[in-house]
Amino acid sequence: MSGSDQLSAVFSALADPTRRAILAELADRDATVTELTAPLPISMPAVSRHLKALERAGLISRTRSGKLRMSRIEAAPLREAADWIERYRRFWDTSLTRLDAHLAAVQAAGRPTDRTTHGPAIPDRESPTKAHDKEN
Amino acid sequence: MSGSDQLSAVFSALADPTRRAILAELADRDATVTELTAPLPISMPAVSRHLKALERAGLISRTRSGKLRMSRIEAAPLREAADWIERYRRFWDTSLTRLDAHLAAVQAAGRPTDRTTHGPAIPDRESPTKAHDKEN
DNA sequence: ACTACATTTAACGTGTTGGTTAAGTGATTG
DNA sequence: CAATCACTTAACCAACACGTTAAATGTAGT
Repeated sequence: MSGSDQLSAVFSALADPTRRAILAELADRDATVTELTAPLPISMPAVSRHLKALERAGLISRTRSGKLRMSRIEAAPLREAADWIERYRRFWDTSLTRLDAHLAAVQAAGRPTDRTTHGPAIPDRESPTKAHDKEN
Repeated sequence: MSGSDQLSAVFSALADPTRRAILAELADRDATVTELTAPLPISMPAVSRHLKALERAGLISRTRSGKLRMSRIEAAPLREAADWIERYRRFWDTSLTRLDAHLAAVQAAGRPTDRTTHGPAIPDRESPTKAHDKEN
């Protein structure tokens, strides 16, 4: 999971097809570890650790009811991930406002070596310097 | 990058803060490897390999002009990632249509052991069995 | 208390990731 | 054509991801 921040954890969680399958399952209904394991080609300990990764990313919550452990999908981090990607919408969405298209054109035309002539960037720059710090 | 499919490659690429920083940079303007390396706390070979990962995910394209190599952001895979996440919008967006809200409620209420009573799920299930196959 | 069930933790192997420095490649410049 | 510039590739390393099986944990039932 190279990055340790929230967004990195979320994208990292979504990067695994097994975890996406688990999320798809949980989109239908809450489920136990055993139920989630059934359709998958891997062992229960493996599923258990995928759930741990999803939980670490905040994508699921879990409650113990008796000897069962229910997993439930959680919304917030998905929205953050969607919001992040959304900032790049202008790169694929052809139905842009005229202003947005103009801004995109201006930004693309800027001289590479002179940043001062640019307006504020739309996607916020992250600080990888800090993001790379270990915080486990 | 545990998964080898397109979506896994994209999410995996987005999971690294350095790569997200690079994409943010390229959202402003196309740039050379040297330009991209400048603000980052890592060596140029490291950046070069991040670019390779981004290229593998289809998130950037690269052209050689003279001895310079320009990287350009590419839209398509970002849309696919956005589309995938979008299927879960009902979990965070409170401004749903009444029908969508009803469907969500019905799905959440379904008995865990009896799938046949459920309507079609909104998020498509992926096949992790196949997705885990190596195809390099 | 003993047994069974659901799940996690431990121990282990293997492949991948992300960084480094040093060497290689290819285009431009003197 | 030699030097320089802009990169990439190679070799290496430490950390982590993802799978396994076996053992430990915790709850429920008899």
